[in-house]
Amino acid sequence: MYRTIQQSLMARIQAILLAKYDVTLAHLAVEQPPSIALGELALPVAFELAKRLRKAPRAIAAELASELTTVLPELEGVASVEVAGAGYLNIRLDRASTIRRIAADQHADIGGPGFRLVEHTSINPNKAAHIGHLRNAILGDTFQRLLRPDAFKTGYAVGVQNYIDNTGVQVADIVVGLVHLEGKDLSSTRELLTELMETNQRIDYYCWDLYARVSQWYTADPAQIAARKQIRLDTLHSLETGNNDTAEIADLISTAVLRRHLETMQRLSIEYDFLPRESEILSLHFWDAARELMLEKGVLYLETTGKNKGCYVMRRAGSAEEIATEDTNLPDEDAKVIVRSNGTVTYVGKDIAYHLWKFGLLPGKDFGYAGFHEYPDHTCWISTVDGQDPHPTFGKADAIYNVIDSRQNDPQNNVIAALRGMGYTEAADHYTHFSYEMVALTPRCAIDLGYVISDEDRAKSYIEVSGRKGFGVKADDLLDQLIAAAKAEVDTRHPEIDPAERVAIATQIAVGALRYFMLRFTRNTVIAFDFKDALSFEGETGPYVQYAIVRAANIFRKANTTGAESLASVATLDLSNILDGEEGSSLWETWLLASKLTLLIEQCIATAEPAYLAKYAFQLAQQFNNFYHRHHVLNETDPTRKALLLATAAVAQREMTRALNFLGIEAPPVM
RNA sequence: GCGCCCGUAGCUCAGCUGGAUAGAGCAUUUGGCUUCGAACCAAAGGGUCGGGAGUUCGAAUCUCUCCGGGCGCACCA
Repeated sequence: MYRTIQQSLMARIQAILLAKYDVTLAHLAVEQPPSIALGELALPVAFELAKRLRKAPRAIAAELASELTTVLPELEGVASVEVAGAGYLNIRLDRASTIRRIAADQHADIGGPGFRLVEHTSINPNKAAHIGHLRNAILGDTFQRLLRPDAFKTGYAVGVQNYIDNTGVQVADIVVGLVHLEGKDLSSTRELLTELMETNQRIDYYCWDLYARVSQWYTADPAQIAARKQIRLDTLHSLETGNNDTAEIADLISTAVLRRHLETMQRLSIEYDFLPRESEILSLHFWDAARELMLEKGVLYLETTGKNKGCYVMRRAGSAEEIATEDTNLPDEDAKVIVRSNGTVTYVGKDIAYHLWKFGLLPGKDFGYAGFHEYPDHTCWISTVDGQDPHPTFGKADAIYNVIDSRQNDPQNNVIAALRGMGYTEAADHYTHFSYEMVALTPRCAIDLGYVISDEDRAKSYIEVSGRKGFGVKADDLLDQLIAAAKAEVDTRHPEIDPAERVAIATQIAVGALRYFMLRFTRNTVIAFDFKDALSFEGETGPYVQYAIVRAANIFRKANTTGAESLASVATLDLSNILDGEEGSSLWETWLLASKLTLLIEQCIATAEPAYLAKYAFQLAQQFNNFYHRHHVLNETDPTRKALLLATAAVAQREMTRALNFLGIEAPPVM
């Protein structure tokens, strides 16, 4: 509702500016005054115009105020306009009528045409998911929730995919470990998998340790370094070629680990629509089509001299182009190698092919699709060579969001530059590298986990996690710890509840704490992970918001009503005078804040920053808790006041629940 | 050397495309449960927004520079 009023006001101001001063402002700033006593909206537009019109800000503001005042009846919800401070244009809303509109759940819609592809998680299927992967998946899943159609908004058509690098070096490393450290072959690998399953052990945990061991094994014996490096390369080559026992082992392991990843993520309500695998990008020869296209468009060329002689290279974005045009005889040494001199394609080359597919720009190429995993209300598909019909369409996206950590900035920019270079500016413009900083461990946390760390690391504020070293906190372990901590609280608070129900509640709280923790930091902040902060259920946390919702629910239960009923009663309530004064203002402030959800979601989408919504959910809960202490709803004797208090609790609860839902957090019935 | 990110209260972080007196949480101190549940609320202390210069009515926010820290810059993926 706040956004609706804001928009109609802005449109009106723009019209006045055009008619009266003949100016059009690209960005019209609107803010909220520092105190509700000054109004609900403030426009600093007079400052902006002061220089251009050679007039004092206050004089301009006064003119605008009188213009606006004459059209006041046409501005629904606006009560008055006045000049404040050095030249602010402050807007006061009609509290009663606005509250009625909010109670009736009038709000601006969000959405539009076009198919949007969100890629996230994309963990190498060779080890357990850790806290860094959690940040990725939670960011991606939350963003996807902000975009997709639901009961609150029209939304956008969205596909969620999780890219699986099942033929890369990391999987190859696990195969090397199985074959050369554990002496396994194809059939004993099968036996290992069934044995682990029968003894209820996690394959991804097994691989976590094996991956660390094999990484160390490569360089453990100086005399063997070259030989072992060769084993590694040969193994990788076998995976890429396919149709051999080595590749079969890799497929068994990577698929089993992938299934574990899906389980881990499902614990956090994270689901996928499609799992494109590198094996199909190779076997379906996506690169061949991309290569032809790139040569045709002139972004790929054969280098004939210099250090990259014999390679097919692509110019990087920026200065290299100008240098090259000045003296075409000199090789562009800064160019990115796409095809090696031995004829094999690099990672970036494959990625370009993959992204051409995402935008539907790869002629004659598509994956085969097969059902892989069933969620309660949809199927998750996986890429195959042949596939089955019918199947949904992925790819052909109008916009894509790649949730990939900031260390991949350069490769991501290479792909975007390739698209742009090929003339696909639409695609390049709608390619969002949803970049985020890593999750690291504080030295104290690392020590607590039993890792031996160097003096150098000990002095740092955080230490990067490393799968190669087996250094990190596994996602399932963290979640188990959170559930145990929440369970202990629920047990002492609600011994009367059925044990299974208590576990369910503890799980909701644990997921709330974890997802909120990963979302409360803005994307470009490195998270220095510490159990003390992550395991907290107090203060700026998910459970704080959940608790506020539970409190509101308790009020309705004891009042023998519901939130919906309380909100419906507002339509016939006499709200005159009751919203004035300090008491009324504080209630009004709760309504005003509760009316901003749409505005916040729009901001999150526009900036690809879910953290704003997390912050908002917390602020609303804070506002509600403050209200809860100031007003004892059930003891209120005046019926009109009581009805308004109930409705205020209801609107806060409705919007908190919605906000949490977008964050992927459920509200427990009790806690 | 080049590119990207960060530096705001003791600690962890917000501060949106420049706007009114720089805000939260944690920690510390104090007060509040015979009340709709205290996983809560209230109050207090705590800041030369890394340093400097510039742009202008106005800078934590934009520009430049310096200092400090992080991450990238392969014929690895």
